[in-house]
Amino acid sequence: MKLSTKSRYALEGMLYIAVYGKDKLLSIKEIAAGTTVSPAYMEQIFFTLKKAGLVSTVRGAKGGFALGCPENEITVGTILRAIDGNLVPVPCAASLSACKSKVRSNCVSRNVWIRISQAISDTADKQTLEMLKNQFIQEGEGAENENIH
Amino acid sequence: MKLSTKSRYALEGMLYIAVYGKDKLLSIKEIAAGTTVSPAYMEQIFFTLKKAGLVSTVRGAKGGFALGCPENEITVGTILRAIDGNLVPVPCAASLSACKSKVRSNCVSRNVWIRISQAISDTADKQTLEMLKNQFIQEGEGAENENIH
DNA sequence: ACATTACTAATTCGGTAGGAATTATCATCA
DNA sequence: TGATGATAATTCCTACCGAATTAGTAATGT
Repeated sequence: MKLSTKSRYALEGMLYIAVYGKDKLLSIKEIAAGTTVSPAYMEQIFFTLKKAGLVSTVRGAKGGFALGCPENEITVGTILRAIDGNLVPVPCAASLSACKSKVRSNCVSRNVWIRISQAISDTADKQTLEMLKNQFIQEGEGAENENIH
Repeated sequence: MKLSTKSRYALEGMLYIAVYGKDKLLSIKEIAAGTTVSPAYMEQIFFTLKKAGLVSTVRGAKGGFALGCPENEITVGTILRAIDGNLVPVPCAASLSACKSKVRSNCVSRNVWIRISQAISDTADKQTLEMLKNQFIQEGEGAENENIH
C-alpha cells in the first residue's frame, strides 16, 4: 500500500497556505521553504492543484497562491484525488470495466477492495483543511526547528 | 494509492484454498490455474505466505498447500501484511523513527496518514477468510467462464 | 513571477528461470 | 516377498531482468 510523495507534499503545502496564507499570497518559494520540499517540485504539484481549482493564483510580481475554496470545503480526500486521480488501491475496484477477470472468486476479492477503498475515502473526506489548521494551531506554534511527534 | 498485485494474488490464492482445499492438498499448479496467475509467480507468493505461517505445506510428490490456521483466524489484513510488510501508505505513519521531518506542520499531516492507515487496517482485519468463503458459496458456484460482477 | 514541458536517475514492480531438496510411486531383481 | 533404486512430482529458494513508475531537476516560455 503506497501513497505518492506528491500527495503528501500537496497536503503539506495546502495546510501551509491555510495556516499562513490567510491574508496574503504565498509564493512557491515560501511554501516550499515551509515544507522542506524543493521549490521546483512543489511548483509542479501546485500546478496540478491549480488545475483542480484547489488553489487560485495571481501571476506576475507579488503574485502567488491562495486557497481556491473555503478551507472547510477542502478535504484531505479532494486534495489526494486531485493529485493521484483516485483513492482506489486496486484498479478493478474503481470501475466494473477495469475488472476483466474471468474467475468468479475474484468478484469476492473485489468486494474486499471496494470496502477498503470506501474506508480510505471516508476517512480522507472526513478531514477538512480547516480541521487540520485548527489542530495545528491548538498544538501550539513555534518550536519550528525541532522534531516533534 | 496502490496495492501490489502480489497482495491481490495472495488473497485470491488463499481464498481458493479455503474454498477447494478443505480435505486435500492443493498444488501450486492447481491454485494458479484456478486464479489465472502464472504458477511460477504464485509459487513465489506462496513461499512468502508459508514463511508467515499462513499456509502449511507438504513437500515432494503428492505434496501441496493447505491453510496454516483456521480460516476464521485468517484475516485479509494478515494476508496483506504478510506480503507487503505493512498496510501503511506513508512511511512516516508506520513509526516515529521513519518521520524525520523538522517541520512541525508535518506532524499534523502525519496524523492524517495515521487515521487513514487505521481505517485501512480496521477494514482489512475485519474480514476473515471464512467470511469470504461463505460469500463465495452463497453467491452460487458454477458459471465459471463468464465475467460476472 | 507563474506555466509548461522535457529530461533523467533511481527505484520498484511484475514476472521469469532454474536448480536444489524432498517425497511418493512404481519397476526391478535377489 | 521385500529391499532397492530410478523417476516423476512437488515444494523451496535465489537470482535475475525488463518495463514502468517515481521523485526530482532543468530549461524554456509567457
